[in-house]
Amino acid sequence: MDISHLIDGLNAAQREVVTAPPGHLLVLAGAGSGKTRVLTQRIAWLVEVENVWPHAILAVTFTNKAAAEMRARCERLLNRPTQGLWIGTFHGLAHRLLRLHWREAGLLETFQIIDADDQQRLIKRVIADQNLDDTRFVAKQGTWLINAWKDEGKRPRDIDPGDNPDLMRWIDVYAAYEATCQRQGLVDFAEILLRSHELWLKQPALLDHYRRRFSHLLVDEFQDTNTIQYAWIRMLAGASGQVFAVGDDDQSIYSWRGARVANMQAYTRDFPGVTTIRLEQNYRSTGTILAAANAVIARNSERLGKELWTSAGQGEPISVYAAYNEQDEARYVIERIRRLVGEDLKRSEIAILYRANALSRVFEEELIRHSIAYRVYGGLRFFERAEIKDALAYLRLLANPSDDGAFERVVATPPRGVGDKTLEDLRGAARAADTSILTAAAAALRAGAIKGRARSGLESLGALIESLSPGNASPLGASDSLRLHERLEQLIDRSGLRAHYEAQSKHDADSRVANLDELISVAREFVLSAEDEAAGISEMAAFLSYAALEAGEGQGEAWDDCVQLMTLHAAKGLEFPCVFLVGMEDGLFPSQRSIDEGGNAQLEEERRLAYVGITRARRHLTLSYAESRRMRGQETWNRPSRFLSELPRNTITEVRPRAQLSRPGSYGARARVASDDWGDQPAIGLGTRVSHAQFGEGVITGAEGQGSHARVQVNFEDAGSKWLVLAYANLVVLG
DNA sequence: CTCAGGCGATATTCC
DNA sequence: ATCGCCTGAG
Repeated sequence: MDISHLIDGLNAAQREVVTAPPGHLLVLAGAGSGKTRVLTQRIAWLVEVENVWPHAILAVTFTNKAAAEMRARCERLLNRPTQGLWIGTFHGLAHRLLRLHWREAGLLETFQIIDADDQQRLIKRVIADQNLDDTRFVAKQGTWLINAWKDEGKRPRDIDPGDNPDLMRWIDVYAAYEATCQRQGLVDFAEILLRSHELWLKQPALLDHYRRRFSHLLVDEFQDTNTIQYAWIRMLAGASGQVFAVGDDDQSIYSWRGARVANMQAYTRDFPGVTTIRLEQNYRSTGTILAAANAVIARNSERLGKELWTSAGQGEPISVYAAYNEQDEARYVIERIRRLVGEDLKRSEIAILYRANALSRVFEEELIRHSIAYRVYGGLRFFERAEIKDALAYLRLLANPSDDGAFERVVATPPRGVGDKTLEDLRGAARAADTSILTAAAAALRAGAIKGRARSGLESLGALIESLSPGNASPLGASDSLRLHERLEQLIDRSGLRAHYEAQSKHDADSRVANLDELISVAREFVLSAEDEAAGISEMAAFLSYAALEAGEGQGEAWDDCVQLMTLHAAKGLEFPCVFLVGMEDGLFPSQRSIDEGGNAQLEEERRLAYVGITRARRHLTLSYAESRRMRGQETWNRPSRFLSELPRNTITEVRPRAQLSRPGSYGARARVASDDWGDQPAIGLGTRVSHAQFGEGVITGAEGQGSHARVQVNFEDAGSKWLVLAYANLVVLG
């Protein structure tokens, strides 16, 4: 057999990984070291050389994007459809298990996935139902707590509150939330994993079946697994399953959702005879970019140890641009993009990366102004938009009438004369009769307990649902024969949802209506996967699950060649010839939270994020920051990110160089104030009293930079300490 | 009782 | 800029 296509072009370490003999393997793969390639070629090796059935392989990753990529590469490599090969995200695969074995998992057949937003709403409801003080028991905090417990694999009974009364209450909330979800057939993200783990725990026969089937498990991004995911893998592997784990501790950026780098060490301890192989040769970036990345990450203390190297040339230096404000930053970045596109680069080869989604806006505006096609990943995703969730709530209610959250959403939009009071009564009735609100509403109508506008509103809603429910041959038309998108369209039109959004004749109304149309066309294009069909999952249920799990990634695929905008988190695993890392300011990146609290651990995670960002770039890398930025409607002055000062001096070039600083190469160092550099200004120095139009009077406590970039720190009597750009601040020197 | 408009407080990162 | 809460009109 010709196996050359599986190993040609691999370096020694990569080859060792791909061709490793049976057994457990831990691959410490640095950024750009060919991790995905090695993973997919290993799968091909197993199938073609070791004669492992594709059926016996399960490969798991964290993002849908990565899963799709892996599947595509496998198909290309094996040159056939990857039938029976399970590739997906943890959540996607666990969800499939729950659909297949809903009964054994103790779920309703019609169970639905709720997103983080729905979850928080529901927890808020539970807190209210328990008559807890919602200023002390905040839904957001409760959501966080419950998710953290679930990520740790804990049920309410597993948690020891000690003598902490608040914690005891929270555990009650958790238990009540759990009961509510159970009754309504709802499953949140963390529950998907926990439930499928418990499914195996409680059904040894089932576990045995899957252990027999999946003899080979491959786990990507192992450093991001949390406790329950690790337990899931460990359980499925059992004594005989072979585990192939790929990870990079330097790219662990998900500790906030329970990821434990320690799982990498645990793996070598819990599984016998794990072979560890390091991939340290980088094939992606220039020597300069790598040197910068290495220097930054070297400042972290907790590392397994790994240093990337490349045989490629040094390449060009990293650009650092100091913008006056966020508009200036966007203008500069887009101008550079225009020039690059004018030369040889495709738009899709350029990425703008940022720490928080809110930063994308200025760049979008500037891209629009210059008619440059772009695509924003993440942020408010398609299926998370209010109008889309409204429309889907109707569908959810059809799929699962006991989904009270869907009912409440449906009944409120468009307004139909059913308000708080009526709803509160219905909730009480539903609780008393231990039914869904929908059922309680029907009963209340029959009993004549509801009058007036509320009555007619509920009656027409009931009629709509009745006539469009699948399985109900409606007199108004054969509802059963409706296709998914037709059913959805009827719901949107006949419920008045479309009219409701059309009537909101504000500027954004048409985009909302257009989104509803887009949703209908997404439903039209939706195809039930072969696996789902085999599992007996209905088209409607599959579509709703898809909406929850994918949340709208893959939208806008039609535009191939567009500039990519995304957060640093979303960029992990991707690479671009040209990367702009924007918003490099203390308080933004690293985030204010990580600076204020958490000591070093949080700051180190931010630094890993910086490492991830830098290593996304192949050839061109530009970092930028704004001296002032409008945030939450307020002008703020942040200092350049401390990560900038961690870049070796010889790797960067300042696009608009500042005049010499007191400590060369060190951002944020305070320059001596030299009055003659400030032109016409009278002498200002440390300790000078000044007055500012907005902030009032204060004293200069610091200064840095010179010329047009000179900034001073002023401690204002009322407004506190601020950094101001001297050229704009119009400070008046006082006596 | 319902609902819209004004007001104040509030923001990471994602399956 | 957006969300949730409060108020007053219908």
